[in-house]
Amino acid sequence: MPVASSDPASPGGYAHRGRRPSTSREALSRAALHLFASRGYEATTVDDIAAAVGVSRRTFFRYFESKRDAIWGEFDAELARLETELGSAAPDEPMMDVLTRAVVTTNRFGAGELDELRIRIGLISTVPSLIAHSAVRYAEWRDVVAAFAARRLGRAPDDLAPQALARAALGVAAAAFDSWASGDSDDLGGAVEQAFRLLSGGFGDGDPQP
Amino acid sequence: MPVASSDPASPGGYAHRGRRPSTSREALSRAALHLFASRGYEATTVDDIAAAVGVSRRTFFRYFESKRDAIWGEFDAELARLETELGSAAPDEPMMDVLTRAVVTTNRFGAGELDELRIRIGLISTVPSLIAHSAVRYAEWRDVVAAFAARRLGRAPDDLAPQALARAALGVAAAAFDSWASGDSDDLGGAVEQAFRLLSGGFGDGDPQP
DNA sequence: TTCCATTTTGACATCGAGTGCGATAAATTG
DNA sequence: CAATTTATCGCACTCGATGTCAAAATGGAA
Repeated sequence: MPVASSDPASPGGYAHRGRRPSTSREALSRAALHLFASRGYEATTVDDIAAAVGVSRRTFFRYFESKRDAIWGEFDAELARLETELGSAAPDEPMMDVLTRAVVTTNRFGAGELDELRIRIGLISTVPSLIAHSAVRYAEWRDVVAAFAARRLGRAPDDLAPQALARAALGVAAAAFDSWASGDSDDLGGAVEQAFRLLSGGFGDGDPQP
Repeated sequence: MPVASSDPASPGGYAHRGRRPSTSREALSRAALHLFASRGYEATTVDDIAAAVGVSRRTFFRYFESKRDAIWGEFDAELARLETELGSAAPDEPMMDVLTRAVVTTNRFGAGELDELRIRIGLISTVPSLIAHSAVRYAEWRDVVAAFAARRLGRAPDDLAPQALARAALGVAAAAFDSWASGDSDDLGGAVEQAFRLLSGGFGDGDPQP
């Protein structure tokens, strides 16, 4: 029963003051994704999404800050996991190794999620308005990586080196995601690992494995 | 007389059909920049900008696709220069060397332009709405670099390696710009070079010069 | 049961970005 | 002067986003 947490009579759910929600973040997110995928992002209005789950436009904006945010699923949670992963690494493990492993492990998805993920990434990297918004979400990701790099390098988080590393890491990770999303491989982790190997190698030789 | 090209009686200017422009792209861009810097980006409306140069709101949108675009100065021209620079390099010069040099040389600015440039970059990397839009403009930059890398690596432009390199290069270049803009150094080129050295070195050692 | 506190939802108004369209103003050419 | 060309203007409209307030639904306490 993957209906998640919108069931009003949820089992084990304890007493609940006030009116019960008539929808959920997830229901709105899914409805939005499907509408975006079928009609196109720009052609879908917030009213359409709200109507698809039977709520008013205003209610949509109680669950999401903006129409764009509806496509970012559980990004906040993934970000928190990345932070934990980076924070709990052994201090003697090389910086780039830690980073690669952390990015790979925070991006494991079950087989059932891959189809939707592919659609999400496809939209995010294709629709101008979503490309634009991605920069804002990715900035949060960058900050986490920059903080980690700053600790490892003994610099301030907004010094050039940590910032350059964070942005470069974001770049190769995004390249891996896009490449995966536009192909038909199942191995997202493999693409991420390959991209980070290129980065660690300084893009030096035409052939990445010596 | 830095009033540029909006002078109706321009010397040597030859005959000119139709009504003369009552403003110019540059005048609008400057007015926008000053308003953004003083009142803030969000608090400045397109009407404000148009009014500042004595023109209607509708006319603003004849010169810029959007309010956000008003801050991107001569980006298109810089992009064309980057493309030329990358295309005309000696085929035996190492890829990363060519790239570094091209980025440095396409970002030389005269001393008179540095103050405005600092404000532009500060806004672009600070205001959420402009951070977002930067992704769209930077995507054009990435495409140019990816095409160059693809030629050098003998791959298609949207293969993982060229894409990863292009995005990583963009990342470190942006880090250099931000770092420069938030400091008080005059040496933008130096920052860019340092960032690319980190990238070429794979962020391997804590100390970038071996 | 009745009343209250809490929470979600909805209706309405408002603002600003962006677009389409047609009218008008100013300039050159003949 | 008329025809043509180009730039500007005004207006109406859509849509995303925000603020405000009233209404609906629910659990708990009196």
